[in-house]
Amino acid sequence: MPRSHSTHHHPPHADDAEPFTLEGLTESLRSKGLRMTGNRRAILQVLLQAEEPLGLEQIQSEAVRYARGGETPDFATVFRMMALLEELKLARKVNLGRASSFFELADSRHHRDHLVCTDCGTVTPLEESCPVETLERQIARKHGYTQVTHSLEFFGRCGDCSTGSPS
Amino acid sequence: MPRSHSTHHHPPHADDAEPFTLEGLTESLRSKGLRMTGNRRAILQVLLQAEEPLGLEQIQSEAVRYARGGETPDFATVFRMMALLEELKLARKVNLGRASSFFELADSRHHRDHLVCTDCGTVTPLEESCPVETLERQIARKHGYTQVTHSLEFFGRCGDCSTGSPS
DNA sequence: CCTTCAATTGCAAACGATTTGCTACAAAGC
DNA sequence: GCTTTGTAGCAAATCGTTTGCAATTGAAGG
Ligand SMILES: [Mn+2]
Ligand SMILES: [Mn+2]
Ligand SMILES: [Zn+2]
Ligand SMILES: [Zn+2]
Repeated sequence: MPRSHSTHHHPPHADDAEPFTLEGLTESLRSKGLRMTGNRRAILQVLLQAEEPLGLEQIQSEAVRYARGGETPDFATVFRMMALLEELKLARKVNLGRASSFFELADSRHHRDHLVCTDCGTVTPLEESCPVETLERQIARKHGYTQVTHSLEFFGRCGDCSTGSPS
Repeated sequence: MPRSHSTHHHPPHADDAEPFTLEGLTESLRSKGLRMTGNRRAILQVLLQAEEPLGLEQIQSEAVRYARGGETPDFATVFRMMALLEELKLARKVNLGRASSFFELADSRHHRDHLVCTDCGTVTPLEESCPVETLERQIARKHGYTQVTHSLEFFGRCGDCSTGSPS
């Protein structure tokens, strides 16, 4: 069994109450036999900092800040890392109505519902507390599902995009 | 001016109270200078029948039932039709966490929130009345947006997929 | 009916985003 | 340090989506 440096002995699970940290996430990966690398640490730090969902390219380019030597991880590396985090339920793909995918960490610190302008693409994370969180449990029980999460996005035209073209 | 066979004289708008009908949708297109064709009629009938969001291929293959001669419309035709309906706010793209897109008509008869099994892909339209419909107006006002719609999906593992593999 | 003209269609090619195979590299345990 | 095995980079393959273009067809008018 792996010895643990951490003070607490409960590895962060997808729906843990406490916020994700670099240490906790590292331990989550380690416990699965996965390795912590410079690339992964950089990517996780980008995600931990993020105030809104990020695309793969954004993650890649912002990772430079956290990588020694200022080298960007390969795009495929970012892709595989996000696929991995998604698989482990540590990150979620967010639907912003765009062609490419956007991601956010799967904890309550990072989960937001969003308002997206269908015209200019502006993404506004909603401050209001998530209105359907309590529904998750009800739906899970009623339909016999486990590990229920959700995706809630609002789409519309922002003020700037409305002025001018009446549509 | 076009003479009308319909008994009522108000063309259905995206958020009309009454359900979409083949006649109403036809009139919506006509009023924009667009034409009603066999392909389009078949596609609309497929959508009107649908009990859950459909992919382009499903729409294409089911359209056979409604087309004279049993010919399927070209995939590009289905694609363009759905892009058109989306543009006119008569249909919506639904996020089912899949690679390809799914669509539903944009009226209350067809709008559902969904529960999707991330494992086997089963889609369950939720019967509960939509919990965020009233929020749309509040959000629209608060952020100065117009034409606000939403997309709400729950993801999890269904009972069948849970038995056997512990996670 | 017949004509006219723009809207629509099918087909195939182009695109962009995602995904994968493979080899060299490097983290972690011994 | 040495070994094991997960990871990274690169390039090619894949997949869903989107578009150009010539032929077809809806529908308005004669
Ligand atoms: Mn939410
Ligand atoms: Mn809804
Ligand atoms: Zn806008
Ligand atoms: Zn399932």
